[in-house]
Parts: sequence; structure tokens; C-alpha cells
Amino acid sequence: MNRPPTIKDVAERAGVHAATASRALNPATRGMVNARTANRVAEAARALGYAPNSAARSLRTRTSSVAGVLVPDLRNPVFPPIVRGIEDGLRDAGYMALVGNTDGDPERERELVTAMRGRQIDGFILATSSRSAAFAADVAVPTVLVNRRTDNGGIPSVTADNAAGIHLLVRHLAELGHTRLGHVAGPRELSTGWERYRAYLDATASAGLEPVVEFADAFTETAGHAATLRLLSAHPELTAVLAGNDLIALGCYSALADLGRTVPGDVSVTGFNDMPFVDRQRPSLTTVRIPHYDLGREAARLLLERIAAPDSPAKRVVLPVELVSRDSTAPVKS
Amino acid sequence: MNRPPTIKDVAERAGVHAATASRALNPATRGMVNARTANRVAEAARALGYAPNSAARSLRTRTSSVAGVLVPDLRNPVFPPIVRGIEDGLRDAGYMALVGNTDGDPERERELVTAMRGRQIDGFILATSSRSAAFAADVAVPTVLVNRRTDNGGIPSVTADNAAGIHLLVRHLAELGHTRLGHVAGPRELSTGWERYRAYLDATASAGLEPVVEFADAFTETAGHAATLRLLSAHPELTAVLAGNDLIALGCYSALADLGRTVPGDVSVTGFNDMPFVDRQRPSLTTVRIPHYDLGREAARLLLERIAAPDSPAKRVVLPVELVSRDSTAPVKS
DNA sequence: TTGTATGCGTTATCAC
DNA sequence: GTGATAACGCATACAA
Repeated sequence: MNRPPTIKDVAERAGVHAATASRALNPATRGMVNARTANRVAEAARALGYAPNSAARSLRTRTSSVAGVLVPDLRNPVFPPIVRGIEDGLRDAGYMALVGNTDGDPERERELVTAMRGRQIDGFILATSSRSAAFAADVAVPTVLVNRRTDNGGIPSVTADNAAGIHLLVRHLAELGHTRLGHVAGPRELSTGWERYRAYLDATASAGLEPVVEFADAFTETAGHAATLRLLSAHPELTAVLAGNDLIALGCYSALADLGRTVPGDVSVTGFNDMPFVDRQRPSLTTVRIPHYDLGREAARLLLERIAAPDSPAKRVVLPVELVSRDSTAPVKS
Repeated sequence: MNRPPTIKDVAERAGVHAATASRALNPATRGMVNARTANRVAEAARALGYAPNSAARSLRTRTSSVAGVLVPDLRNPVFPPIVRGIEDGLRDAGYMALVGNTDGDPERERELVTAMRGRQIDGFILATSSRSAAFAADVAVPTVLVNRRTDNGGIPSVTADNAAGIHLLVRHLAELGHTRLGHVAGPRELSTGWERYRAYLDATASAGLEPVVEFADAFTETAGHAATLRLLSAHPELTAVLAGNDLIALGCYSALADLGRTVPGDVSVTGFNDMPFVDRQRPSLTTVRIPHYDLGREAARLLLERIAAPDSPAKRVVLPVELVSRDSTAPVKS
């Protein structure tokens, strides 16, 4: 229970000065020191179970090898694989992740950003709303957006190809004979909601179909339920509904059940994300698979790149998606 | 993009010495300083957007207000709500969470523990296997176990009442007329697996039933599938299967389907955890609900307590559980 | 009540 | 190639 060994202890044991021990232990400066003494130092460090005090190092070097990761809520099944990917990606470079939940509340978000900055983090990975992102960019800490992006593209981002996904879904439904497709869109304020909405307008336009849209207040089942009821009371003729994401799609399921319409008998439903267990819903959900884990890993890579070269141009990585056809879509009733 | 303000800047602006500013800003020492100067300092700090440099503070005080949180894999749906609860619980006290995934690999776990210790964390919350816990306890950093515990009770822990849950399930099945109950247990090495297994033996014994057990290699659907096949090939007479957790129960579903047995028509199945979306499986799963979020919050509370008083006796908190009866259990066929 | 002095452990800069 | 020294920003024991 006595104090952990310091570099001074290591140096003493190896019969060198602390500065030399520091150089010997740091891979980047190892070259400056005689190979034999370097070995002696390494040996001493191992014998003592020496681990550098990161607070001291951090104070001196102004880096911490810690990244701040902000998500709205870890309980949203989209985020765990992303965060896991981030963690794995960071770890390879000796970085760790400080994780915070914002509940989408800008106030809370700002608090967290401030608190994390105070903790000398080297960068941010944000999976939160776009307004906050702008704020974080403000703070001059390397920042990467994951699964979200800002309109102007000033901040590096990693997203799934939302537009391609929507086009795949529209084509899929068109091939099943549907011509009256509604869209229960996610919130306009979130880039995912917005991009999918825009893509829906595009895709229906180029297919010569009439767009019919209702916005959900949030990417939740409850909001999806409410929006679907609004959509179908105004447009009972719809035979297919594209939901803004899987949770909204589950809301569609229950809303349609309330209305006495069957899925996919009366109405086909599609989701977005292919989150865990939607393959086991009743009916199993036709959706677009986005590579959550890879999104996270790529975001980590981008952040590390950014930390290494803060003034490099902001990359925007878009990862491919894939249509997953299941039981919630069927040919239109004649 | 210039350097963030230091306490010296604040002091200068307030026309006092840095030491006074430090005292004024620290709630614990605020009493030592004149209220008016304290206000002046606070004002200056606000104006400058001052945030204390945690590396410096940490170096000086040997505390970091950061806790290490280790889980096997965040993608396992049990953990996100726990981690969220931890985060919320820590935040109230100004703490943040450094999150790491171990994949249940003791090697990786040790690496993470070492790395986090090097980062001056103030404590650990472990949701990982028990052997590692013993190791972590070794390192003389305050540690709390969540959803796991060690046999000897030397480490504070927060768990759900596994025994009570199993008894509820056995009684439920007995009331439905089942007398041939099998158990697909989780790994013996994990306290959850072990405790539920022991409770199953207890509960069947006191009901005068014959225990029939098969161990799954892991708390996964795949392992549950395999173990269920073994169990039923040895004991085709079973009319009910208690799975070690929900994922294993999903493995039971698919294994029973492979064997041409229906759920709950031929065999009733129960899970444990009530993880998200098992209410929407086909059939919806009868299971035991454990308070994941509260488990995390309570663990955070316990850790903070422990940090404040490291030599206090190790509490073991057991949270109540609740039977959730759904469609995967039905009266036994006559 | 406030100011002065010192040290936490590390690394960068200088001198040898 | 190595040693001496200073500085990172903060908090505290001591002096005033």
C-alpha cells in the first residue's frame, strides 16, 4: 500500500539520472540513449512494476491520451456497437474513452464538454446533435462526428450512406408494386433525420411518386407511433411506410395494429439501422444495415489522425449500407 | 486558440494571489476567505471561462474524480443501462467514467486495469468475471462489483436477487403444472451463473422435483442453443426449461425449433434479465426483471462511499427482482 | 484573512 | 550519451 514507484526510483535502481530513465522509457526518445543503459532502465522499471504517472505527464506534455465520447443515451441500441468500435480503435493507439450521456440536452452537453476539456482530453467524438457539434468545434479541440454531421462540413465525420439506404428501400418497395409510400421521418434537426428525408424526396421524385411525409418528434417508438397515426389518418391510401429508423418502425407496427391494419398484409413497413433483435420482431423488419461498429472504429481512426495533424482538411467518411429484406414488406395487394 | 486561463490569470484579474484564488474557488476552503474577495474571484473565473487543469490538480491531490468501468462487452444488452446508471450516479459527485471492454479475457482485463491505474483513477466498477475482481482488489484501489460478486464477500458488490428470481420462476412453472424442469445454466465461473444454478437446485429440491442441468459455455444465444440440444437429447421428457439468462433463452427457442418442439406448446421457456426487446420476441419471453439502471446507480453510490471511507466494511447490496409473465410459459400439456 | 514557498512526477532544454 | 535544471498548474503548510 506504499506509494507507487516513480521514475526517480527506476533511475536510482538503474544507476542513471531520472532524465535518462525518462528518455529510455519513452519509445520516441529511446534512440538518444545507449542501448545497454536503456535495457538496464527497462529492466529496473519492470522489476519495480513502474507505471508512469499520467497526471504528471499530462501536465507536462498537455496531452492525456484520453478522448471524450458523447452519446445521447447509451441505452439506445444504436450506440453500444459504435462506442465499442471507438474503444477498440482508440485502444490500439493507447487511448482510452471517457464516456458521457447527454440525453440530447444542449445544456447537459455543454457541461460535459466543459468538464471533459478540463480533464485535458485530447479530442472529442460526438454522436450527438449537430448544434452541439458546432459548439464543440468552437472549443478548438480536435473533434469528429459519428453518425451525424454538420451541414457545412467543417468538422470531420463518419456516417452511413443514408441516401443510398433510402434509395434501396424505395426501389425495393417499388419492385413490390407499391406506389403510395409514406415517410415517417426523424427529427429535422438531426442530420440522420434530415438526410433520409431529403433522400426520400429524391427517390420518390425520380420514381415519379407523390411524397407524403410526417415528422416524428424523436427517434423513438413512442414518437413513431404518434406520427404514424397522424400520417395514416391524413393518408389512409398508403400501402407502405418508410420509417426514419428501426425504433420509429416499431412505433409504426403498434400504430398500424391500433388502426386494424396488418403488416405486411395491408401496409409494408421498413426501418433503418438494423439494430439488434429487429430480425426477431413480429414480423421481422425489412431495414437497412449500417455498419455500427465500423462507424465507431473509423471515427476513432479519424480522430487520431486529426490529433496528429490538427490542420489537415476535414475528411467526411461515408460507409456503405446494405438492404436487409425480411417479412415486414410484401407485394402490394391488388 | 491561445492557452486556457490558469488560476494565476484568475487571481491577477481579481487582484489577489493565486493561493487565495485557489481557496476561493474550492468549495471546501471557501470559508477561509473573505466573502467579497471570494465573489470577485468567482466573477473573474467566470469572465475568463476558467476551468481548473485536472492534470495539475490530480498531480497535487492524487485524485482524479475519474472511475474506471470495466464490462465484458458493451454490445451485450445487459450492460448499457448499467453503465448509464453508473454514469449518472458518478456525475452527481463530479466524477466521470473511463469505460473499457474486456471480452471476458483476463489478459485484456489486466492490461486495462493497469492502464487505468496509471491514469490515476480513483476507483473501479467491475462488471466482469470474479477472478479479475480478486486481482483488482489486490491493487488497493477502491473497487465495487456490479452484477457479479466474489464468493468470500471481501469486495463491495451490487447484484440482483438471483436466488429470489429463480424461486419465482420455479414456483410459476410449478403452478402451471410442470414437474420436469430442466436448467440451461450459465458458466459456473460467473457468479450470476453459479448463483442461479444453486438457486435452481434449492428450488427444485424444496418442490420435490428432480434437478436436470446442462451448463452453457457462455451467456450467449449460441451457447444456449448448443446446451439446450444436449439437455433435451439426454432428457426429452422435460416440459419446461429455465435458461440462465435471456440470451440463453433465445438459444433455447432456436434449439427447440430445430427439434420440432413448440414454445410454449410443447416446452415452456424462461429467461433472466428482461433485457430490451425480449417482450417482442416470438413468443414474448417470460423472465425475471432486474433493475439494470439502479444496479449501476447503486454501484456508483457504493464506490463513492468507498472512496470517501476506504476502510469501511464491504457492503453487499442485493436489489429486488420481479417476475414478468409472458407468452413463453403455459400450462403443461396433459 | 491573505501571501509566500514548496512539491506533486514528468519531460524539454540546456550544458557537459 | 548523459546529467542538471526548470517548468507544467495547482493546493497546502506555514508565515504574516
